[in-house]
Amino acid sequence: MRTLIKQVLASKEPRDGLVVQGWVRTRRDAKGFSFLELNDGSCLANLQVIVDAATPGAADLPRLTTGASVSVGGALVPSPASGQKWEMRASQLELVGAADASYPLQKKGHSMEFLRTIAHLRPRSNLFGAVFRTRSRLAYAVHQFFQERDFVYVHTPIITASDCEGAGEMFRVTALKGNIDEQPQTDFFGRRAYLTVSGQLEAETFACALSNVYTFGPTFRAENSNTARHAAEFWMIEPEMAFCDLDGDMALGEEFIKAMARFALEQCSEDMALFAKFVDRGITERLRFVIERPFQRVPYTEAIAILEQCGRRFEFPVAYGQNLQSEHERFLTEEHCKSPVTVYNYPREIKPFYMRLNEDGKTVTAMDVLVPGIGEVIGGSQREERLDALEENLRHHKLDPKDYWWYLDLRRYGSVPHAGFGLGFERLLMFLTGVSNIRDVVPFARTPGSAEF
RNA sequence: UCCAGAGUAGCUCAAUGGUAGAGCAGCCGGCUGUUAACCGGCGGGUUACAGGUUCGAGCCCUGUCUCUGGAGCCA
Repeated sequence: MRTLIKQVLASKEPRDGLVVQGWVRTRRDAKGFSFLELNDGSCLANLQVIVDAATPGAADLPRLTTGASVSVGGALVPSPASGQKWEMRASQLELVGAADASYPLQKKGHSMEFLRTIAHLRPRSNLFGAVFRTRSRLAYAVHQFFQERDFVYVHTPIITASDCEGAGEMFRVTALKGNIDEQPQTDFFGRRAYLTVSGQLEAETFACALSNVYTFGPTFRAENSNTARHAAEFWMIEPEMAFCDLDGDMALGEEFIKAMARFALEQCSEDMALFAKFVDRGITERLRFVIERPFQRVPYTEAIAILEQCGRRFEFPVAYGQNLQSEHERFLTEEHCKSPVTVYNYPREIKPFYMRLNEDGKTVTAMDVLVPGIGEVIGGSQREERLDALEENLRHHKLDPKDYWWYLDLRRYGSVPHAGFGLGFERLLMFLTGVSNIRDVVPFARTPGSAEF
């Protein structure tokens, strides 16, 4: 019966009759015996295994090279040498699968770029093992956060006919051959269909029935974006709350990010220590700071004023009515506030149709949470719940209200103020781990021109 | 998609237009309760691809591809 190395290393006393199975990280030969560093991915640390030359199976030792898979039976004993608390004395050794000299992962450090080219093997490296264990734990934390607060998890559709306008280009889904635009009514769904760019519109319908809901699933954007923080396929978290205004929305976003930072530090400490050592030396202090301090809340108008008066010369000019450029966002969060910043109440012209118009008639209840190093990590708003205002907004954006009949129905029947946001899971992971390229927090990244694995 | 930079051994990188090198990894040997082990030796190249200039191109020019950084779009 196999025991995971994580459990073996957590042992309180010596144990016998253990079986561990994993991959050889390195082998060091001594006189009459060998040291094996064994890793099975259950934790960052390796298990040091002592294999005496007389151990059954020891004849295979020369083939137990870096990358080979093995099964080892033996006893857990205190290690006489410093460097590890426990080690295993093998009583039986079996080579399961050899790895010859062409195995590309070496004992020494590799560049992130090189590891990306071997995405099928990089989870066997310390860094990517840590990244993907952390990703798994945080996915759990996301559900825990919402479930504890009585949010209902909604599986919004991945294939959709509706365009959540403003969210970017969509991938077409079709069963047609040849010209797919000639007779879209003959297509599988009887209309044009796409991969979802957001579950928001559907989530709103469930919030207007179950009160507090969230989605957590894959999202697709066909934008030709070539940056370290964009992927064509990513996972998005979208809470939606009925009877909630923009203040409540901003409060939830802040609470959520703080909870995730706390979870990472407390529940992923071994892997986080690796990130702090090799990826981002300041990550621990940065997350502590985020947890302890309130986020700065700055209306868009005030943000413009800060940027205009800061004395900094920006490559792109600061002007009311324009979107904040990356350099502006970075200045606000990294230099002016030195903490996450929530910018809210944007001009209506630069935001999508579903955001609620403020009393001033010029701004909408949009909010973006900006974090140091990443930029925008949350984009949200209070939704327009007034039927006439929403219809006018649709026309304002040159959209046909008929295409949004079911969305408008929510405003016809028992309409309520409601609000929500979208949060990129990968960007959250980047923020929490310090990993600076989104391709390195996705198991198999999909980006323009790249879907090899 | 735009701007900038890069592409040389398995990996990380050197090399005034004049014989393509080092460290690490690998292999062989030695030593050792070792731990990014150590010491000695050996093999390893269509210099991303396609053209061009030149007596001669890794180096200069043109095009293509890929990667990196920045920008736009956004989460």
